[in-house]
Amino acid sequence: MKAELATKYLPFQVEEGKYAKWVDAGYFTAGDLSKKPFCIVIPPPNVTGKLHLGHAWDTTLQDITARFKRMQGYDMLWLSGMDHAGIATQAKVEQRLREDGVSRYDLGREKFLEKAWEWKDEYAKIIREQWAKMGLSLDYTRERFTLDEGLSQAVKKVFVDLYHDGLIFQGERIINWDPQAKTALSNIEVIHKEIEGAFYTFAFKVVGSDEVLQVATTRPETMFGDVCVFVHPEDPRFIHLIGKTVINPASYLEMPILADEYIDRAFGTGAMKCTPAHDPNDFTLGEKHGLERPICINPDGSMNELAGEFEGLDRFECRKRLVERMQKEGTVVKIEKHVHMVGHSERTDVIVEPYLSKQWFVKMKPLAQDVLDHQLDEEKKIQFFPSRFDKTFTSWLENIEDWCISRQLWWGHRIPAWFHRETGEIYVGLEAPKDIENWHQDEDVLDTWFSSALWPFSTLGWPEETADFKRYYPNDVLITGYDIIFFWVARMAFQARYFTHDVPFRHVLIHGLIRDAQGRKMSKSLGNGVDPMDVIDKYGTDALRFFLTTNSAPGQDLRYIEEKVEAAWNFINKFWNASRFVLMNLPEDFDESKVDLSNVSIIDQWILGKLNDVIEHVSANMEKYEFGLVGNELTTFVWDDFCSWYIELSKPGLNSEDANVQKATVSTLYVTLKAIVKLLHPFMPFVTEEIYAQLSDEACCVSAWPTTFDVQKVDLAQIDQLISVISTVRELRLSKSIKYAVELKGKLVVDELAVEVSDSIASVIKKMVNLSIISSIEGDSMVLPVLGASLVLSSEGLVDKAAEIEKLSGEKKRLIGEIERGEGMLSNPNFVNKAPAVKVEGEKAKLAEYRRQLEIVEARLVELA
RNA sequence: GGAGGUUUAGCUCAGUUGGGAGAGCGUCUGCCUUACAAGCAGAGGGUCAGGGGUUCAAGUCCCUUAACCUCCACCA
Repeated sequence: MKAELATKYLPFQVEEGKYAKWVDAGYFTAGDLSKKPFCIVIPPPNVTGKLHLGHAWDTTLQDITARFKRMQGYDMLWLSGMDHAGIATQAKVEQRLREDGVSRYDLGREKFLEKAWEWKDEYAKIIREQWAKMGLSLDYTRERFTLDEGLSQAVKKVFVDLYHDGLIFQGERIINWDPQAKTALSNIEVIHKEIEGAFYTFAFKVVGSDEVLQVATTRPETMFGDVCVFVHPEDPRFIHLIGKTVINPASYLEMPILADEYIDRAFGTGAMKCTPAHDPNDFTLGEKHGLERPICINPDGSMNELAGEFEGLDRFECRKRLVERMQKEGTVVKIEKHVHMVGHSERTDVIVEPYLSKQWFVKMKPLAQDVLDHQLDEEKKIQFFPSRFDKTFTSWLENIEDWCISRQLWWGHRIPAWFHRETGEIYVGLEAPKDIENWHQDEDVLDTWFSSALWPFSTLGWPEETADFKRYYPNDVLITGYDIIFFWVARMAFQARYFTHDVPFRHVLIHGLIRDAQGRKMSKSLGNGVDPMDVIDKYGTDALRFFLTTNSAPGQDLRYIEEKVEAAWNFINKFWNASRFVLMNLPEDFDESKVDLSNVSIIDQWILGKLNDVIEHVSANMEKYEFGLVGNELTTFVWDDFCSWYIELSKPGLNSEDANVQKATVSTLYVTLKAIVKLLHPFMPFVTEEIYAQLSDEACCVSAWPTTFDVQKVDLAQIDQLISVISTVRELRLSKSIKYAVELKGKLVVDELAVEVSDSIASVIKKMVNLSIISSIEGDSMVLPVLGASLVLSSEGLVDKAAEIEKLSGEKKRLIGEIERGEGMLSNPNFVNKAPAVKVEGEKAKLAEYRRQLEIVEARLVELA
């Protein structure tokens, strides 16, 4: 059953063919009704391009959870899927068309959508290949796409219901307009960046007077849309001007001076121009005062006819030329540098124009409030890991504004609203009106996040009461980055509450952002992105996965540092070779049925006891998504306890002539390795599957998660002592003082051992430090303290007494320090009375041990003096 | 203007209910020991950002200061 393993861990060899086998065997297909369900839906990647390291991280965290739960015996559904990513994908498709010299308008809506679907198919294929490379245990039989038939039905139903419930409405408001994509955006699709602009102060001539009213603005081009100037009603500087008119120095139009308490007298000149169609505050003021709302900018960002001579110019070119003209005309008072926050489109990065436009909105307050109310229930609320993100989530919902959901795009869910050609009547419904020739459907599509918001339930068949929906909803955990808590998590929460009267998921595990080695965000413009596929080519999937998931704490950002991926490879190589050692020492026909732990030695019990602790800790930390802690514990256990100690300590047992001893040792090696393989499996599925094949006939990915072994709890003092002896000797061999004594004589006496030195331990010591234990030493000898005992060594041929004195003096100093510390604590009545008894007893025992060791050291120093 | 995060060894970061500071990489020393030289055995290296408080006991809890980072916010 055993095959020869290469002496080195070679990822490609190991990964080859495994994924297809898993998928073909149906291991990732959910539906075993005899088990308890556990469900994760993948945050659907955009079909805009390939997956990056951030995706690799995000999906590996999910895969770890999925594989862990599957091994725990759950009917694990990790649902796969992708997002049509409206504006982002449309931009990509348009760019590709542009390269061929075609615009979307040349093609027309239908043809364009064909191209977009082609694009989608192309990238979906790439994404699936990348998922396969990553080893993700996704259920492809249930894969969904946000624009597929079923999800489109769900989207329609949600829109129609919200409309009829008065929670979706059409309104004319100032929205964020992207002049490049020529579409409206929601508030959170606008990124505010600090820009060094200018604060222009202009002179507005007061009609019928010599007076001039100074008015400041950061956007002079909007003056063509000005309708008045506002001052504060009680501002003594301007009170006499209220009711008069001024000449707009841009348009030369006469406009009134009005008063409103909204005006901040201390800001700027105290007088504010009002452009209701191009500024949200001005819009509000305009509504209050019943003002006109002239629009002076075209949808593409150029100026319209209101700008007169500047018509057709880009808004910023107009700004420049207008100011130049006014400078000539002497109406510019001053231009100051001004650093302020300017909104940019998340997708196109162009400066967003606040723009008066008729759009569809979701009325957010009531929807958000329901989520907030529900979050007050500690039992039923959505639990965030780490919990601090709960605050991010709720504070956004508390300050929420209406959500602009219509987009002037083609790629997306078309809004199920029709307008009557003659009456203008609005019809909103799942189906088109019957007399369709009299109606035309709204041209716009919905914000891509509108469909994503339904993802946890729409993918399971909702609004139908499907078996999957009933079984797997709510989802158990959502795993995603903190950057989309607003975009996605919050919106899933309120749609789920409203339509399913439940939470969409019970837990949310939040991770951070991946950064480059310098801590910068990975971005296309910086060119510092790392392709996960390149990393896999170099180090293998398992190393990448282990690096990604064990090198940070939950919610923290992660720097990509190649050396750490290498370190992960090193660890896997170590594990690989430990496995080789075990496999090389297993009898030909050994399997689970031959395991016999009835005669285990104290050394075997020691590792099994440690393993039990590890199984307990790891299982508990996996439930808490503390994968970093799990990684640390497994690394230490595998590398230090298992490889460095147990494997070495097991060698005498393996070579023992006593068949029972040998069998116990082999059994211990087998069960320990098997447990390690399983514990590591969620992190490194490929290499563990490879090794597991040598240990068992079943597949590791569907094997049972390890439980603790029923081993006798023994006093492990002897092993601790053994480790202390070996460590002490190892250290001495390298020290100048007694190097010769040890190496030349090769003799060692251990006395005062708490437990009898067994033959096996004696042989271990012989093996590991090449020293024999004998009952006594003839000739000169020296004594050193070890844990709970003294180490007596031959000192014949000692070459450097001064060095030994120096060494022991250092030791003496350390021990005295420890004793003082212990005495200090134990003489403090507060400590003795208030600290737990276990703690106090522990301190007493340590103090006694230090005192004992100090005696030995002092005695030797006297001898040397 | 709000909110959150970070500050621990030369570098990158852990540190799960408060009970003697850890890992990886790097550095230094000695080893090709028959699982592994991408390894093994050792060593050195930190007043846990500063200050104050609670406690028998603080990297850990509270307050405060500083630096850096991120998110949110309509000041013309």
